[in-house]
Amino acid sequence: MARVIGHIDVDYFYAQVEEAENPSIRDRPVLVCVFSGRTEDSGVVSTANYKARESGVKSGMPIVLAKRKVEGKDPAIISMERGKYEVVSERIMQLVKEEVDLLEQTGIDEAFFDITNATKEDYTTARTLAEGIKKSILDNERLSCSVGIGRSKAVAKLGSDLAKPGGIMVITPESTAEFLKPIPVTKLYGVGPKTTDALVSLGVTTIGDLASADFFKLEGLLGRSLSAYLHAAATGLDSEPVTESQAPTQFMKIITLKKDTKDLGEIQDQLEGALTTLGTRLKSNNESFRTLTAIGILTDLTTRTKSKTYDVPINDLNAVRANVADLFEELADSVSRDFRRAGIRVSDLSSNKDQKSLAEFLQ
DNA sequence: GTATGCTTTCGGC
DNA sequence: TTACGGCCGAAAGCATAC
Repeated sequence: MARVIGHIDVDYFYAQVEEAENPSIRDRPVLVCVFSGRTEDSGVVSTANYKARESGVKSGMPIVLAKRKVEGKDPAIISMERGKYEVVSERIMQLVKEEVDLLEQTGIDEAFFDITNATKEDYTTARTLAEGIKKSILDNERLSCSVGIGRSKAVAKLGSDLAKPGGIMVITPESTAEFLKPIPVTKLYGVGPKTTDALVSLGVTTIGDLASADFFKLEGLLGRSLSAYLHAAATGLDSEPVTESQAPTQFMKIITLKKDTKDLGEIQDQLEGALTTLGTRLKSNNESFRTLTAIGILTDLTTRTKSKTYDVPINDLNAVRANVADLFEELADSVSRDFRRAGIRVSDLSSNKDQKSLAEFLQ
């Protein structure tokens, strides 16, 4: 059965939430920043509104540099409060959920949705529905967003991207091939740098090229499953279903160290809080992990990791403290530079529900 | 040979 | 002239299993 799929993305999310909360800053450059605490202005810009972007401010830019870009332009420099945006996000997702058959949240400010039944596969109805969702979010939260509608996830996502900011792009099945044709393959979900290189070696740079590429050459270079997916995506026929939002698959906590160091005792000390935060989060979510990772960001800002996977899920982070120390030791031994930041990740998460504790098991 | 699992790195926001 | 977070899932490389 043909499906109708949408993708929604809130415009410059964190900065827009700040604008909605304090409309008087709307006409000024707004910079939502993560201050690392190491020096007065060390840290980066997380999100900037369009007014700030016009001056050259970009996500991930050092705060000191961004401030220079908006000097004399009366900028609003705001410290990021993730919890606040999460609350707004939850309310938005709830609003969207009411209008669609199925919602799959893929980030704090974006989601896929299936509206096959809600629209009876009619794309005019789909546009009206998208307008309704946008209006609901605007009326309830004073936030604008962009929506793409198409026959597959890949098409819907490309649509919302091109609709930014604040637009709706409806790509009907009939217009899909024409829509996809000029878009660079790198924009396709599932195409990273290596895959791009491989495709370029076949003379494939646009999705149109991909759709008409020699399938056997594609398969020889990329393997069966990836080439099959890519070919389907390029013709707008990929059939990745929208699925109910899943629980996160990993938790991590990264901190900036007070100063660059390779001293293991120093790093462990400063990571105490991160360990506690992660342990608490695991407990309150009633989850266990199988993989533990030590993360180091070096002075040159490259990231290095060491990880360990257990045979059985672990629910108590404290129980593997010694392993955390071991992983950091391995990590430190494998690099020559100091660490600037350090973190811990737990992944391969599973719910403790329906799982017996060891004590119960032995009874 | 292809699928699967684990480890590490990358990229987007 | 330099400057520089935190978090997530995806991608990619490799080893082993089938």
